[in-house]
Amino acid sequence: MARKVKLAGTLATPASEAAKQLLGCILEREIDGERVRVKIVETEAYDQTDAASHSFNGRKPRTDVMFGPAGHLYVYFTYGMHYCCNVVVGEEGTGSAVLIRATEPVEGEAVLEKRRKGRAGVELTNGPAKLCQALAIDKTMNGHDLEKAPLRLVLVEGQKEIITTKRIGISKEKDRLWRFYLKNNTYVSKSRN
DNA sequence: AGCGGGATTTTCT
DNA sequence: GAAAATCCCGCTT
Repeated sequence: MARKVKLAGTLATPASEAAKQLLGCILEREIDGERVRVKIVETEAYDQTDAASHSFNGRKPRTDVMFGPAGHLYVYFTYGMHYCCNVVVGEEGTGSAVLIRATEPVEGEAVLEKRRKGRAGVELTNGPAKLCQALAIDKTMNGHDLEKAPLRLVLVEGQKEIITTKRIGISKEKDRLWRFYLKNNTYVSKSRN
């Protein structure tokens, strides 16, 4: 069951550990007065030692949030049209974050369908840019403290079967087994391994 | 079912 | 100037 825990302390672990912790956790979002909740089912880890990570080249304006305290949101814009969101993890100053790649709707599915016009079911949130569109996350949310409305992260503890694979869509550090997802969950973005 | 291209901004070389 | 932590559509097997 969900328990209230301090995010910053609990998530101050290496990115690959935090990425596994975040599976099964809940994101609570308020959109136009409606409450939406989704469960995190797929994540990827990134840190400063990793050439595929935005933080690899050091603390810059874009990556500043990644070097801040754990439990905040790092949002980046990519491919000229998409946003993706990460949970900042690790000790402050380490440039670590966990990319949220897929979620499963738990409450407020109608709101997600409206924002993902023309889509339903699995297609609502089974990809990093899709779930940002569905949950109305854009650059104005960059740096947001996930302890606070309108977007909270609720940590959930419990047993879960985790599959570990290579990350998706990167060209450097391809062999790191830093992608994690919940076994048999249909909301996981299929793609490659 | 699978491949290929377009959209279009930020960052790095 | 090119590539990028992506998605969607259209065309070909």
